[in-house]
Amino acid sequence: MMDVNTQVELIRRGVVEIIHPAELEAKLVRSVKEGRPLRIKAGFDPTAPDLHLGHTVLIHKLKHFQDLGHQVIFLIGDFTGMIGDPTGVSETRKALTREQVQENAKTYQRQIFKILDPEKTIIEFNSRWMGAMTAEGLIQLAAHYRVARMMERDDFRKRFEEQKPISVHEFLYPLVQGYDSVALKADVELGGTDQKFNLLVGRELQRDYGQEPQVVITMPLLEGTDGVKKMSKSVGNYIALEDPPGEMFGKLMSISDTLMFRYYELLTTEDLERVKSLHPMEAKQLLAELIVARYHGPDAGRRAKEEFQQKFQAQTFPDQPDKHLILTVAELPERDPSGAGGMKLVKLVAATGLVASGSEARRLIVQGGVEVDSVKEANPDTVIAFREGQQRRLKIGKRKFALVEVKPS
RNA sequence: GGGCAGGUACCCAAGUGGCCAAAGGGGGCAGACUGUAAAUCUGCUGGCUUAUGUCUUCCAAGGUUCGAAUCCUUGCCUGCCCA
Repeated sequence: MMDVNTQVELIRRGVVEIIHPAELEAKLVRSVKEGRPLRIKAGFDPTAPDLHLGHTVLIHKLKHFQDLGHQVIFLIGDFTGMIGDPTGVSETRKALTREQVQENAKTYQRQIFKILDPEKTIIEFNSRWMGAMTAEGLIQLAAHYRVARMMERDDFRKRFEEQKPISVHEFLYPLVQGYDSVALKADVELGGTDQKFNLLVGRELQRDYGQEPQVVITMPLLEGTDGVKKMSKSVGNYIALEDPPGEMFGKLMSISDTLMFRYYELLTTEDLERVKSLHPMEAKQLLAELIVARYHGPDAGRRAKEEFQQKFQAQTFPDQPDKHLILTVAELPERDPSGAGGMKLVKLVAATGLVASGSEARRLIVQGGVEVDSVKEANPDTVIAFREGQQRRLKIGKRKFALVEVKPS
């Protein structure tokens, strides 16, 4: 095990706050002396079935601890998931069913091992102890905390002042999360800055239950693709680890330049000065390739980049259209005496299923968002003619491509 | 248990008998501009055989009316105050 100073240096990288640094050092010193790894806990709510880049900020920090020889505990809050974390939300989250939570938890395990070493990671579920807790136990737990302290939290207070509902069970969330630290005898708990309150409850509960309080380490929250709100599944501004390579690449390319540097800072080990000296577009492509490569492999990274350049920069039709529509001659409503057939453009666009409705297809066309074989066509009622076996290429909106082919009946 | 205020499209929010498929903002989509971006400007943003046509929408179910998001009844949900 490395000496304490080296460990502290790695642990500090990128963190927002350590409560308290002196306690962390004391724990590390003891750990080295006794040859006993620290127990590092980070909890995840299985509300979102897939992890996104925002989660990886935390997971990478776990990885640091793992590399330093400490015991990493990846806690899946399957029980708390049924409550729904009230943190930062302006309204009550809907609780998940036991089945949904189990399902989501499974996909977590697959994804974290793209970063963490499966051999050295303990996966826990807090239903293991919370499921067994009696009503009496829960009431005892609840007795450890005061309502006034709960109301100190901004999100609760705001909702209270704005006359929005707060359900009693939402008060239980921080208590249960804190109790997890007691059950796991955690030495350190990691979380986003938004989790600070919950993490601190853990310290207080541990003290109440006669344990040494955990050290709390908060990590920055990664902004989502909109560049403003934190990345989250429910807001829809996320990039999931299991997004297909092309989609992942595309999402990364559409972030703002400012956000790009933020992502470099928190998600890569690249030298920031060097990145800033690059042309922003190249820097962004490099970032996108790096990240796709990490979760899908180097080949996928390269291919995603090539595909992207082909599709958007060279403006050529991609090898893999989003939709390959095959029609038969009989399906073409407009007939031609010569045997060829055709279909109104609106109908054709709607038939690809790449737009929500016929009206939407019409709107897109009128607004000039549709090209047929690279020619803009703004009249929705234009009949697109087909001969047997002919293929035509549709560009629908900015980034959807469909290949339409007509086969003999 | 009682009193009061609310529940409108993806979100916030206006509308209190016909001119309402429903103002405004956000978000989203498209066009221009670009670096495929961001910012900015413009347009669009319920469905359908695209018709100045029609169908389904304003918590739910009933009712009043020629006509209801708007009025009445009941129910469900939320907040506040009192007990």
